[in-house]
Order: sequence, then C-alpha cells, then structure tokens
Amino acid sequence: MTTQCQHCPLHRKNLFKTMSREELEFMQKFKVGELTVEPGTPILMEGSNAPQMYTALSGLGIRDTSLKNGERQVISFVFPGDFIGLQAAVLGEMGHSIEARTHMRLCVFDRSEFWHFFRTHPSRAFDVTWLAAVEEHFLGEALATLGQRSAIQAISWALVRVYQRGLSLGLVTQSQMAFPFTQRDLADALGLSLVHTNKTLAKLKDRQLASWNDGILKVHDLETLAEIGITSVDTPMERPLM
Amino acid sequence: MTTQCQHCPLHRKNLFKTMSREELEFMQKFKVGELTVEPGTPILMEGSNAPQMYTALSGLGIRDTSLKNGERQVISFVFPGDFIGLQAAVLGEMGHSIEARTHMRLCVFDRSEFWHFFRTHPSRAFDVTWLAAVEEHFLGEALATLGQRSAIQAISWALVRVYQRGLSLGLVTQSQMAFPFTQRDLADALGLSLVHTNKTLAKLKDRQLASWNDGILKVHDLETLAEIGITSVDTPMERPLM
DNA sequence: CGGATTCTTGACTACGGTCAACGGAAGTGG
DNA sequence: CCACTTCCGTTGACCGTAGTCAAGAATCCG
Repeated sequence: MTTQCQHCPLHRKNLFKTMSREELEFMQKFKVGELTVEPGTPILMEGSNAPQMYTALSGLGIRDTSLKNGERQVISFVFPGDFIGLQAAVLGEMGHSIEARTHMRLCVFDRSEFWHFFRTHPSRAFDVTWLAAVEEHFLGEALATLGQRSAIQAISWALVRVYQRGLSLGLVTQSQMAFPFTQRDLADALGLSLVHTNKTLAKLKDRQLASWNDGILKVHDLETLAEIGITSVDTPMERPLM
Repeated sequence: MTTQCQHCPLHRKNLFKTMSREELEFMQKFKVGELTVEPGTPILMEGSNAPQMYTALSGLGIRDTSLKNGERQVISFVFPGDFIGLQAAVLGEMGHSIEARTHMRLCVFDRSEFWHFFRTHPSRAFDVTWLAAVEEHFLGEALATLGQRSAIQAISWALVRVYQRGLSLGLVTQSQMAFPFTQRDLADALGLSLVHTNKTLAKLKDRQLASWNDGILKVHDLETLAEIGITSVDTPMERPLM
C-alpha cells in the first residue's frame, strides 16, 4: 500500500506496522493537499503565524533568519523528508523563514487539525517529536561548528553533512549530487564571509577533496573531508523502533 | 491541587484545565522519583543511551558537547523547567552532556514509559514537543549569534537572554541573579576565547551596563544591553493555548 | 545592449586568538 | 600552620585567521 507521499515522514509506514484503514483516512483528511512551488518562493516567513505546516517531498530549500541589523544567518538546508512549520504550530510564530531553492513538492497539513492529530495519532505525534529532536541534534552540531571549527573545518563539515544527507536520500550518483545553493548561502550558514568561503572552497578543490560548481557538489575523498571536518562518517540517524 | 513538582512542565496544570484524577495518578507512576545532585555531577553523558529523562526543578546546569579534537562547545544553560534527555528518549543517544553546576533537584521519568505516556497523554506529549520547539527556536538564535554577532554583541545577547530567563523564573532580585558559571563556560558557549571574553566583560562593566562577579550577574541597563546584543526585550515564550 | 547576480582574486586591515605571567581564593596534605 | 597545587580571573604583547574593500570575469536576463 503506497501513499503518494514518498519521503513524507508523516505518511510513511511505521517500521513494524502499516497504517490502519482509519488511520489512512484521517491522514488523508489531515493532509490538505500537495503544493508545488518554484525556486525563490517563500514558504514560511519568520515571525509569521501561518495556518499551514508542510513536509518536503522533493526539491531543496533553505531556512534562514535575519538579525535586526540586517545580517543573515542560514539555519539549515531543507531536504525531502523535513518538516516545516513546527514552530508556528506550537509556538505560534516561526523563528526563521523557509524558501524554496528548486522546484519543490510539499505535503500540506492544516494546523487547526494539529491538536486533534496529536490526540488521535500518538504514533505520528511521536514522529513529529522525533523530527524535532533530530533537528535539535543537528543544530547542536552546527553550533559547535560555528563556535569551534576553523573555516576549512567548518566547510568540510558542512559538505560532509550535505553529502551524507544526499546519500541517504538517494540523491547521489557517481559521487555527485545537486546542491543548488550559492556560496553566499554557505557563507551565511557558517558565519563566514563570502570571500573567505570562496577561497576556502578553492583550497578543497586544489586538494582534490571536493568541488562544487554550477550547483553540482562532487565529493572525491569523503574520508579526508570528514577528517578535516572533525566528523565521523557514521550512519545517519534512523527512526527508532517503538 | 498542587503537585510537588513546581516548575516541572509535565506536572504543572494545563492552562485551561487541571489534571484529572487518573492523569495525576499516571503522572505519579510515570514519575520515578526526585533526584538531588551536587554541583559538578554529570547528569547525562554525550552518546549515552540513558534509561531516564528529567525535568529540572531547581538549580542550574550546563549542556555541552566535545569535538573529537577536544574543543568544547556549550550548547545552553539549564534552568528550572527545562527538559533533559529528549534526545536519548527518541534518538537513542544524547548529542550533548548535561552537568549540574549548582545543587539541583530533578524530576525523574522512566524512558520505558515514554511511549505509553505519549499514547495516553496527548496533552503532555504536546508539552514535550512544545519544549523541543522552544529549544529549537533558541538554538536558531544562538546560531545566528555565533555566526553574525561580534564579541560584544554576542556577550550582550547572552546576558540579556540569561537575565530574561531569570526574570521569568523569579530568580532576579534587585536587578541581580545568581549565575554560577565560569567565564570559560560563557566563552565556550559563544565560540570566543577566554581572554577575549574576559576583556569584553570588562568593557560592559566599564560602560555600566552589566557586571558579573562571584557568580552574581547584575544588569544595570537592560535596554542598551539588548540594543548592543541586537535583541528585543519582548516577553518570553508562553505556552500556547490548546 | 545594460543590469543583476555570482564567482574569483588581490591587497589591506582588524577582530579576536594565542602565549605568557601574575594574583587571589580555595582545597590538600605534611 | 604553611608549603603546594589547582582553578579562576585579569592584563599585556604579539600574531594570524578571516573580514573588508575593490575590481574584473562569467553568466543570465530583460
């Protein structure tokens, strides 16, 4: 029994059981529909109190936030399977904006159903919490990167993480994957200047570790890259058995 | 009807309803007991798969993580009301360690009951997710701080956040509160060196904005401090109405 | 074609890191 | 009681990573 919602963490089957008939019906109701957006489309705005939540089904996006002085911080890149809008749903306000960077397909949920959803589908509620915990885990790592890693270490770390995410999603072919962001995006994600980011990327290319041109990221030596980035190349986080 | 667990987000009353008799009974069962620890005691270790979760009832602690090269990053400071161990509960592994910095009282929960808890108490499950979202929100802000703020901005931001948290918890008396951490802790939280942190704190003291000696934080001019830290002095996050 | 956006490279600068030394406080042990 | 150690905070001198400024090339687009 397949749903249309591949990659949607709230529609996929549980590890040990498939959805019951009623469950499926409810999820259909909870799911308002699918949304397709073009590159550059804002999906949720920082500070907004949007009535919708989404899961990314395909395509890539970016989360960022702006300080009052105009500086921009990229929080993370959005991959298929990511949940968008949790903060609006439970806090009533987004702490960052989300924007599509490629053509994206999104599964749309209605926030007004969220509480009902939580009450009647504890297994899916658990999924949401799981996603939140994964994000929290990632942000902790990102924090350590900005705080403790040098530019070359930070960039290596970022490329490794992106590449691993791509691997686990099947986006990698022959050691390369689409990564349609700008150097400014990466710079803003790592708290580096554009210029320094550019020069550091050049170093990695020189050393034949990784290259990233025209939106294509190629990783030639994941091992050393991970070593420079002070990360392990271990398996990504799996959903636990419940 | 008061519980012993003041500040515990999972025992407090809901905004609109108090706990039912059954609910209370279950919470008593879910709650394994209270734990009291002395300063310096590790509560959860990074990478561990502990069978317990906690909520902080009183006292202060610190979350940190270590890179493989030995560098240390402080993730956040633990205040009363914080939830400890979500990552272990849903991911099976902590992404950071938690250590007590003062005498602490903790409410202990049993992880094996977590799933049951989620199923039978959607309202409390929602609380857990709410806490996760708050943490995620905070980490996004911290990320922006490390990435985009200068040393003096970052330190101002941190002091404002701590002070605000203290205010909302009633830990502030006459513009001052206990903040029993070291300059190294703050430095590691903000990705600054100890020396530079020290010198920057001295500047804030010179300018009569805030002082922090012997574990006592005094804030003399919250307005300007917030301005330097590029933060607003708005109200802290409240639990939404459900 | 002009304008916008991104990437690239060079020259200069500065914020913040590193090293080092010292003082005070608190704990330890002979 | 007093050496001895450890931890924390403080200050000065020096230096390097990364930021800023600036200019040019490549690409895309109206």
